[in-house]
Amino acid sequence: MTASRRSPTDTELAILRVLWAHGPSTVREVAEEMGREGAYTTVLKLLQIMTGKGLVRRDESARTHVYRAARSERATQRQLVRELADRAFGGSAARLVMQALAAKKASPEELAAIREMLAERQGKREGA
Amino acid sequence: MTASRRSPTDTELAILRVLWAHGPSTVREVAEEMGREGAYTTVLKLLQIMTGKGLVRRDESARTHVYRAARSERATQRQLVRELADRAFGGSAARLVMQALAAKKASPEELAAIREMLAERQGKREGA
DNA sequence: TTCGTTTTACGAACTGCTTCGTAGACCGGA
DNA sequence: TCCGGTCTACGAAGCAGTTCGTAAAACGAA
Repeated sequence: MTASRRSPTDTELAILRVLWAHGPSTVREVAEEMGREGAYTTVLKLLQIMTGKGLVRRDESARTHVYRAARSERATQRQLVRELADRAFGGSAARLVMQALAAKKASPEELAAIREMLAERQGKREGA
Repeated sequence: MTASRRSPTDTELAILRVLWAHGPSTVREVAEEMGREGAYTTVLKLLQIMTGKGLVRRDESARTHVYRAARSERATQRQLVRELADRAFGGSAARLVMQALAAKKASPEELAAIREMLAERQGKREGA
């Protein structure tokens, strides 16, 4: 059982976003990227706790530690979606999808991409 | 500004689900439906706090108060989706949709419904 | 009226997350 | 060597959400 138990909090997600976008980073880099340079020790503490939770890993070989996200953005997003589906959509990702489509506008390109993916998915089922 | 600031928590959502499914309910009914009859005062307290937050409204005309959800399930779901899109998908509902489709299986009927909705949506844009 | 039951109200403890201040180790330059 | 700057570690406070115990009011039956 290496999987994380609970989804990352808001703040944790903000840190993970930096790590995903920038790759392995020091505390200072993360703090700067978040625009919270004044809260250096707060970011440090957060990263320490996240290390304990297994959300990030750290390289301690140098004096200044380097952190990286333990799980991919994809995997984390999937977990979050699944959790939301369970919490508020009776576990149905399809219903979540419909609300998502209703909630925000998507560009034609994005809609096309979704259609394509959908077609592929449905093709698999029907082809079997 | 009567709008709620922050999305409902896990527990609050569990209570709201009962209210959405059952319509206006007493504390006892909510507690029973949640299978937490032993935690009667906990549910009561929760409902009181949720009243203060504007998540539910209560009818105090009778001795036994009756609670109902202040916002529709739809509206709440939309808010949750939007929030998740902002927190973890760079505000893109489309990207969220793709992860949702990847995360859980949907029935052929559901997929068909999504395709239909999508076609309608795209048709509007292209038809203009 | 009296008593047991139901209900609301509320305070207090507990938990988890976040923030901050401080201490101690380490490094490099003067 | 000494000192300012940088870094990690950690404790403690603060806050929000949750749980529970207890008190007080209202009700209804005997």
